[in-house]
Amino acid sequence: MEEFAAVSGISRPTLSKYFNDPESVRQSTREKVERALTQYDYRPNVYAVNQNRRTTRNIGVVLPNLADPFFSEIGREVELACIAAGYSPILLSSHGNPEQERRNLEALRSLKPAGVLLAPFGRVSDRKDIENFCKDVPVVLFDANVEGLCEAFVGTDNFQSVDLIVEYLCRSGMPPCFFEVKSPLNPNANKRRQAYLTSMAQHGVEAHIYQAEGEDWGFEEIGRTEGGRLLRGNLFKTDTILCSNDRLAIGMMSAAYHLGIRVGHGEGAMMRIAGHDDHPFSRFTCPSLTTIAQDYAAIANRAATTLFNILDTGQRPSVREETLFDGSLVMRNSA
Amino acid sequence: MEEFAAVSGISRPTLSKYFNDPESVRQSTREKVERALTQYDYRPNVYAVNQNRRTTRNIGVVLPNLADPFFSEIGREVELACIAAGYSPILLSSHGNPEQERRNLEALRSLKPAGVLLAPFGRVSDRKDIENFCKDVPVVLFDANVEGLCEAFVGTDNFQSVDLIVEYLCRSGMPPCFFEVKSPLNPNANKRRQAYLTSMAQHGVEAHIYQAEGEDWGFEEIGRTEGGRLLRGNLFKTDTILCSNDRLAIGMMSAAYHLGIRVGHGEGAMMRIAGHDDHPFSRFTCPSLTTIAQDYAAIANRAATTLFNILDTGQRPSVREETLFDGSLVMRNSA
DNA sequence: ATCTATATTTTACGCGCGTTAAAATTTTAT
DNA sequence: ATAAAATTTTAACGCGCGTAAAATATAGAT
Repeated sequence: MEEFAAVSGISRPTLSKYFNDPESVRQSTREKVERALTQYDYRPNVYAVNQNRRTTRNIGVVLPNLADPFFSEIGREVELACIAAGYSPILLSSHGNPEQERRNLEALRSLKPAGVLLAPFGRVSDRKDIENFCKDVPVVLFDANVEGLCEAFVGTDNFQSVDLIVEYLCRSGMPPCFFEVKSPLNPNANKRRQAYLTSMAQHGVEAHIYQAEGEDWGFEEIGRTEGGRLLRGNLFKTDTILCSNDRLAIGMMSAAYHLGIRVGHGEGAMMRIAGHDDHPFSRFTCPSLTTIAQDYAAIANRAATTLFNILDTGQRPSVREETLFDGSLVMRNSA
Repeated sequence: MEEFAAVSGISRPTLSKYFNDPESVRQSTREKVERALTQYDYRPNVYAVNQNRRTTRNIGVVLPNLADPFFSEIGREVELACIAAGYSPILLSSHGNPEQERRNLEALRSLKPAGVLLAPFGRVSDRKDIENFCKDVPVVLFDANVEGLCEAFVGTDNFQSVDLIVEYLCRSGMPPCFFEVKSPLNPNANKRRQAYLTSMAQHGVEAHIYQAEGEDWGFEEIGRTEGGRLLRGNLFKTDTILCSNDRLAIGMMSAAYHLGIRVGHGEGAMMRIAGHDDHPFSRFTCPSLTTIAQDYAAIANRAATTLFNILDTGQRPSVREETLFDGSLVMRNSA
């Protein structure tokens, strides 16, 4: 930097100012720097910069599982939002493993990020780790809530979204059964079950919940084997199944196909299946899957801007803010 | 570190040695450090460390698109391999955008990674960027090759894999047509087309290639619309279609379903569809997709260990090594 | 031309750690 | 017990940059 200062005819501290914020120096100076920059291709040493800065411009983005397209999509949105705001996103996937989430937060600690966007597993047992982490770094949660923790939460209003699809299903045919995994990690799954019960009660129809054994994150497989078992045994009380998420629905539809059960709402259809999340693959199932679309972009952007606001003002909000976006009904052919 | 040295009763330079390599200090010393570590929870400042080290322990992992499950899977394998070898992976997705790939390499430059694992788009236009980057940092390519560039390449032997499935299809029914996108970014697509032609010639049957217009990365949509158009018009010369990748096949099978065309090799089946890659969803299509499985784990691990070897020996290999793994046939119900 | 507010330069210190060389200490082998 | 080898300590420098304070230069307004 010393050398570059010499050849560019600018003093080192001013250069330092320029690299921190090009707008903070006089235009004529900025032009001089940028002219020199095209010739000498100097770039500040990230490590030296971050060592001396009070705070880095890094933002940690922690996702539970990149293999799930939902998270890779929302991760992408979040990354782009960070870049647009001049931050450097650091993407960490926990690979479906809560222990890895803990390790990721630990790793982030060393990187001294300005803030973190966290889509947590939401397991009760991880609460303490997250709580501790939040003390040191401003964190905005998204997708999955951990009650009362961190600065804010942004997600989908499961009560609204589930009610929307339950209402549609009741209006257009038999009231839906509810299919889910037995002890889900994800708090959204619990919310959706509750929402289903509430909504069914409001419509004055009987609720039927079916819970499958199985390991988390293997949703399609669970949907196919366990869902298939229920279909084969003709164990569902109605001909309409609302799955807790699309991946379960995808598995169940695969099972239905191989059992020769025709799914849909048209001629000759024997049953209806609906999902939740508008998984990228949902439009390509056979038949295409009726589901609830979460507003990926809105959630990602709101989470990001919420964090940026905290970072800009430099003070954590006095009240913990929860923002819930509405889901929208995506009517396709399966229900 | 000074303070921690005081309380742990170890001198600072020795501590420094310990954190660089715990094995490099006497066992009694190591135990003393680790005992103190449980009490005082000190951790070295990453930025200060990386500023002074000759080389960081970071490894850049650049993927073309995390939204594609193939890459998120292989990225996961690579990440775990890095961690196991004591490196810190830095995952960067180019979001399907070659320009972003360039930016990612640029960003990596500042992070001074010890090495980079790159799954490139493989566009000719990006060749120069990659070539320049390779001069500064050891790079191992995987998945997609860029002829003659970087230290090594690890991927799947498309000629072997395509021949395998062509042979199976010819043996078990009509010889396959080949369906792909018109001007694919990915060099594997070109290899597969060539492999198809070679293999068909060897079997003494006529080759038929169908190329769809459409934007890259929207494979399912292309498969459905363009593949559907061809199906509707009954334009394929045989009843068997080999798709250049599973995502095209998934789209085409969706189209076939909605057209009432029964796919498979059993009773009443009207046509066969096969894919390539063993996409995670392939087993859940209707019917389940016959395809070629690439050995994700082997490719990821070989690419990683190849890079580690270069880093350990400190010298780049004299000859550029290309490692191709065999694909394996996954027989399901679609063909 | 003069003044004032703003921007830049000069000078100097410190961040947290890697690294080195020489001296002191401990361990191992004889 | 003693010499040799291995390890640790002491002391000191440097990495590349942020930042603060004081001195100086510049720009716009009067």
